[in-house]
Amino acid sequence: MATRGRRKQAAEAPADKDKGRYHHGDLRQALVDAAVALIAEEGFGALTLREVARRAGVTHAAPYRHFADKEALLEAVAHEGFRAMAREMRERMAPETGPLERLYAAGVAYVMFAVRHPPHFRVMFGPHFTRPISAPPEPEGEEGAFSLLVNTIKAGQAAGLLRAGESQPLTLTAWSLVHGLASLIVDGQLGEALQGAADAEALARVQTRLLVEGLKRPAHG
Amino acid sequence: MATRGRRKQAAEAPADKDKGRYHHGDLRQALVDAAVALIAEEGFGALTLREVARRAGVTHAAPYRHFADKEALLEAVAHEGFRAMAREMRERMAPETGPLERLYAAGVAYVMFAVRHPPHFRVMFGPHFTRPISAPPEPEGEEGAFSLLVNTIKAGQAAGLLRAGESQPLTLTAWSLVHGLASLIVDGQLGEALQGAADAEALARVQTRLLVEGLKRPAHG
DNA sequence: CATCTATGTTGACACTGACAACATGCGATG
DNA sequence: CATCGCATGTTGTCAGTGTCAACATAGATG
Repeated sequence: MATRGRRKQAAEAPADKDKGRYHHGDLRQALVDAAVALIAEEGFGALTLREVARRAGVTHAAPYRHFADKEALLEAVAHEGFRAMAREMRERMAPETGPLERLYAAGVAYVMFAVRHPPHFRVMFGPHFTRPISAPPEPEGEEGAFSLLVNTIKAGQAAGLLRAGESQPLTLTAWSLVHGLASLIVDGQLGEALQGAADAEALARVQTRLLVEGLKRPAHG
Repeated sequence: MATRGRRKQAAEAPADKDKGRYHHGDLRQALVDAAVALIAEEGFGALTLREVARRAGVTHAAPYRHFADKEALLEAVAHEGFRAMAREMRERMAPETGPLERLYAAGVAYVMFAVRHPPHFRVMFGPHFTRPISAPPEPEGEEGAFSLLVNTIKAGQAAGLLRAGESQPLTLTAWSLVHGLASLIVDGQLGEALQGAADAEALARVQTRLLVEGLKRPAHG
């Protein structure tokens, strides 16, 4: 048989991070990346621990040194997704100052994250976990996605720009709207014509604007 | 070992339907029911063709006489779900006459279907299909869920009750809102405290009412 | 009654998740 | 620098799964 040449995976960044880099370079991250790529290319049905290991260039049992089981690997993918989504939301919101503009930016960012990272989004919110997923390890000082949304809406209410009262119903409305839109796009329910990120962003902008309008404090006649 | 008594499945309705009822009673439907029950009890990870066959009281290869593969069985579950969801929406909308009331009823029905039939909802919209899912076979004269929503919104616009203009954006807003809320509830993102159908219905009513308010035609000064 | 075909069974194969036992090399300790 | 321990990766194995082919049987059809 073909003597499968095991590539040394000579990563250029040896002392870049202080995480584990024993034999492989950083097998743990390599496995996460391989899983994401595999889902993107072949779908969830093709997500196999053994194929993930193959893509990372290790044998079929190596992943068990980094993840207790298949679900733990998916949990790592979800954590990566939650961190990345929060980061993209912060980046889109940063240039904006007004609460309404920040809310708008957050909504568009939520949808666009799902559009650009369907595997992450599906793992984060899909039916793939039997045990409840643990909270993602947030680096200190970095705000999570949900927290960003809640605080922005509260700021909008405090500034008298959004409907007064409990913030929870407004938060849920906003979350439901963007989450529903993202889900429908990612799961292909909106027709195959809509595949480009450009179309998706246009939809996200229209819908998020409608949302912000709807949550605005009604002007006094 | 135990001589597994194969129950005759003496169904009381022999000539009720003209579908297949050869050796078993109606193995095809029995398999669909078993799959739904299995997902509800053990989750998607436990959904196994062989376990489904076991629950139906047949051997492991029997399902292949009715479904080409595992995905075809899931497709049957999805079809059943789409038909049931449309039926429940029609039933909740039937007593209402005004377009706004009908829209409100449709939204609540959508969310409550998901809450009451999580396995169906997840199969319908989850990432479980590699090939595009075929349209469910609607009995003639029965309107599908999406069609119900579109027509109700158009009626509201025609009556001057909803914002004028293209109906598509409004439709997408409504669909996204209820779909997002349903997904968040079903996937347990709203906390474990929210499990009862009563809590879910309260949420669905509040959010759907907010939606209808937001889609209303703004009153002139 | 004879036969045909849809339905269900038996047996097999490649593949998977998971574990145990073993091998290896990095990095600390002397 | 030499040694050693432990984290990391490998080999081998097992039960369980999806799928197919060959076979068996029962209801309908003539």
